[in-house]
Amino acid sequence: MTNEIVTETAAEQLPPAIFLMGPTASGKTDLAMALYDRLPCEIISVDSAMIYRQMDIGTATPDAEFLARYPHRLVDILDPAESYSAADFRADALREMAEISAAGKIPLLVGGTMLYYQALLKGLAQLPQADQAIRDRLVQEAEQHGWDYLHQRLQQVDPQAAERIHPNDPQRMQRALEVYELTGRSMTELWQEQEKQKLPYNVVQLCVMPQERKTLHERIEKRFHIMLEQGFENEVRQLWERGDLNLQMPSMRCVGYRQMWEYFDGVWSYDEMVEKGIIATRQLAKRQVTWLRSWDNLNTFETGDPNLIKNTLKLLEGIII
RNA sequence: GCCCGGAUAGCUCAGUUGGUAGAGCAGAGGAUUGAAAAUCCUCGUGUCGGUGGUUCGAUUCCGCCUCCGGGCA
Repeated sequence: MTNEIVTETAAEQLPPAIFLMGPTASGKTDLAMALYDRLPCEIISVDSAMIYRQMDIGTATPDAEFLARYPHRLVDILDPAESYSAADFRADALREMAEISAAGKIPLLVGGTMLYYQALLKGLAQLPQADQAIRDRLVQEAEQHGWDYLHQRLQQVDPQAAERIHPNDPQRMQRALEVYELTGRSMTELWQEQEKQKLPYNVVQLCVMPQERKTLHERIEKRFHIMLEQGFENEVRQLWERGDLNLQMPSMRCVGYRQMWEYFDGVWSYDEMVEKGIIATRQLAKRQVTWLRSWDNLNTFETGDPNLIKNTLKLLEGIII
């Protein structure tokens, strides 16, 4: 109760943290480097694809030499057969942030996975972990009776979720039903019990992106071709040849990997794969921009602005340095 | 040179037994609570290649022209 009243003075005592967001190919890494060189900070990656090992070229994970100079936490921490979640990220990131702060440095979070930032800033409800067996069974049921049938069941156990979740959205339907099966309570009910989990940091949120969508599109296309030149095809081929990975896994659904995989499967010609890969990246960027447009407390800078570093530092000086 | 197909949304194409047209993809906007680089929702007017003719009316039928395929010489 008293916490509410002293929030503003408390903010001054909270340790600083920097979030650096932006759509894919907007130049986040360049700015992160510049900040790392000039501030006592440590980098934490906020990226649902860079967490995977052996997925470096296609995820634009910086190379070993670069990472040695600019260490990134939460990069290359999982095998592509494994899966991760926003809740995992929240726990991992909070742990890393605490460690960095304890060492007297500033956590610098860099990446484009907006749900992860949201999980950090707003917290998550007390929900059960994913249960693959239940998910598999739900998919089976859907194959037998159709997703409409499952949507009707959701209507019964959690009418509000059924209202919110479109019958064509199998992923969310699956999750809502899974939560109910595991807890006997509706997701909506569990959400309502969610306590405010304020992030104990004085956060400055930065965003880099171009005003013009066209600029982003050009950068994306160019970067995809560079990835191909760097051996992206071979990187995916090695994963494809492992034999234990498939397109149902979150890792192999990543932009570019999915299309390359389908090319190996004979779904696309090489040229089609290139086109589809670029398109998928553009669509990803668009969804990221949608998040960012309605994001609160964002300090947005233009991609490629020659004064980007200067202006960013100036802003940070006023707030946390 | 001749014959046969095509020419319709940014792309691939459907369609109109003559009353000015609609799918997929792309693109745009939005949602987003343990898969999020995921998953999903909404949004379709374009000289129907050009030009003449027939017709109350032509994108549709007919002639000619242009371009692109394929075939025959």
